[in-house]
Amino acid sequence: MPQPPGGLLPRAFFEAPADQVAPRLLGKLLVHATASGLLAGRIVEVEAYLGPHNDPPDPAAHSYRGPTPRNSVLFGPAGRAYVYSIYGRYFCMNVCCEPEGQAGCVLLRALEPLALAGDSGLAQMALNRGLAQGEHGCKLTSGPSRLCQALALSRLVHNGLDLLDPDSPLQLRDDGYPVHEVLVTPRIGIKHAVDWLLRFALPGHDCVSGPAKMTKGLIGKRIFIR
DNA sequence: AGGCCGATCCTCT
DNA sequence: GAGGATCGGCCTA
Repeated sequence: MPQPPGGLLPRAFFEAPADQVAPRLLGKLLVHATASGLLAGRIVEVEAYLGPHNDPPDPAAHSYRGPTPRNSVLFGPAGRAYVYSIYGRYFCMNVCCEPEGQAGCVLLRALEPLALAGDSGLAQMALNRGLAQGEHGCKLTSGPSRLCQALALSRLVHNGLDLLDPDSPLQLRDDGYPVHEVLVTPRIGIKHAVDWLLRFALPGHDCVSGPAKMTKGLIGKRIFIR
């Protein structure tokens, strides 16, 4: 098995409000070590969901009404995966933020697929997505449930996994990819707090999901980080 | 490019 | 019992 590039991120990186962590997560790597090789992508689009301690609390967040069996991982330590099922057919993956007891998180909305294991990783992602071999483009991982499908992530196996543990099969890594400019817009697909600017993306990146007005910078603003 | 629709089932009220 | 942090197909333009 090839060694993934870069290093693990420190826990403190995630022990902060989700709207601070989210833009800093852009450009980082999500790597899933599976029996059939490394499935990986670079994060190009995320959304922040704020915990119920926030003032005002975030009515679109799963944690809005406090802990439940489904969202309990959100109230645990930072740097863990929160994976949930939606619409009976799909999964979405978040990264837990904030110190233990608080429940902010970052939804991963799109990755740029990466060939860490040579083309076999891309071929496996295409297989997982039910796409033809040779479909090695953004259709693999452009969308929160598409990326889970491509990387073979599911609630039963991956919810609660520590993304910062050297022995974890699912890791977040930093290979030094530089990100300075970030597109900030409202979040997609929610019915509450629709005007909160909590979606973050790499400006102009092909793999960013959503309608054109949300990807081209016609809505929202640009910020500079670091 | 944009809008509508159905699939499908888990979670919480 | 209702609704959901989605997706892909199909429609119109």
